[in-house]
Amino acid sequence: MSDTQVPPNAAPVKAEAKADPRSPFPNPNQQTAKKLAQTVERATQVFADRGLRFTKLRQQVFAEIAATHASIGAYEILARLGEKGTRVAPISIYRAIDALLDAGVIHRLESKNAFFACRRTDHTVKGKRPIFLSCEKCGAVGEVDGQHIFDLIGEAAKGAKFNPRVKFVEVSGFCPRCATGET
Amino acid sequence: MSDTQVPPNAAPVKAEAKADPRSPFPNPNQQTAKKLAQTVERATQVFADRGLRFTKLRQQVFAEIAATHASIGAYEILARLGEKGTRVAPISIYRAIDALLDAGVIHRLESKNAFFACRRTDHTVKGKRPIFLSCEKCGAVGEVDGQHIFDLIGEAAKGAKFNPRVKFVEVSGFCPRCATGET
DNA sequence: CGCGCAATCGTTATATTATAACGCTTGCAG
DNA sequence: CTGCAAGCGTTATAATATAACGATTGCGCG
Repeated sequence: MSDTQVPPNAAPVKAEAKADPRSPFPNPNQQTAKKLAQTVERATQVFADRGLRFTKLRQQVFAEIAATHASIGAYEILARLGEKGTRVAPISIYRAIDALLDAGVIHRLESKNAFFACRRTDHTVKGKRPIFLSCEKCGAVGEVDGQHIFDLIGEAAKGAKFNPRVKFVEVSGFCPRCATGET
Repeated sequence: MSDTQVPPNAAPVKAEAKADPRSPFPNPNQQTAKKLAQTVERATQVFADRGLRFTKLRQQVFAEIAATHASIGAYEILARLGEKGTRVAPISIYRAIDALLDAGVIHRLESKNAFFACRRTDHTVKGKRPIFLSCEKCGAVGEVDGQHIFDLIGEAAKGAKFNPRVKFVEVSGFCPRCATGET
């Protein structure tokens, strides 16, 4: 599921395929090194700002998650770190993940039991989350603002006299680059 | 902190606690036998209407799920059936669950890896689902209509050029009977 | 009826995801 | 420089889910 197959540009490539930096679906195969460094840097800031410890293990785990736009499971992180010589137990991965989730620099995709790096700077507020769009073909996860939708969900819940605490909205489908699901 | 004190169950209860039949949160401890029979009957109809086979095992699994308003895990179903003398392998439970999900008579709660009986008659359409409200205290799951919310989610996705296929909306919090989270 | 096919289920084994328990190490506030 | 909480290692196990393959069963159709 990880070998993201970029279709040979058979069709004349339009603007949409040019990895609009504002799109929630940038090309996963572009300038990984530099952008990754930036992303790690931002995470470092978040930890610093909140007086949390961005330990070596947490950095390593975060780097693996942020290295792809796709969601990634805990045991895949474990395996990739292993290949690089960092052999740890599953529990250590999960502990790092918990810290990263608390810090808000990664999110959990409930429908896949997997994790992905948060690439936005706003909505890091706890209890409020953006909508997640997960591609069934390439695995990429994008985030779009869903504040008004979450508000409506809150109202719907209260209409049932339900007191909401945590809400999530996830959409599974096909990202722009994987088009309509045709292969 | 407000001490919104929930009276012990012996206290004189008001209208809200009287299990309004229209509420998505009926009292889980009421007239289980009769209502359960009705629910099973409705499931039987769904299977019949769709030309699917409501086998003995599927009936048993469905009955266990429908026996509570809370969500229930596959292995808990396994255990409860076991206590009643029906010893099967996990895979059999999962196969029955898959059939029940396909028929739309149960739903899967992604955030808990658990299942619950659908008690509504509308929204059984595939690809469209109601909003799930899951109580953190008693485990009860209620469903409320979310058609307009799902529509908005679809629009938000399309705004990101994302082609949605399946949408998940789940809310975790406290049901009316468990009030504000105070114990 | 009974043949044949597809669906269901049994059986065994294993994969995948996640946490418990306990003790050692380390960073750092005082 | 010491005491404590956070972090992490280690071992073990729990909880959730699926693969593979053969036996059985329901049932449409000749």
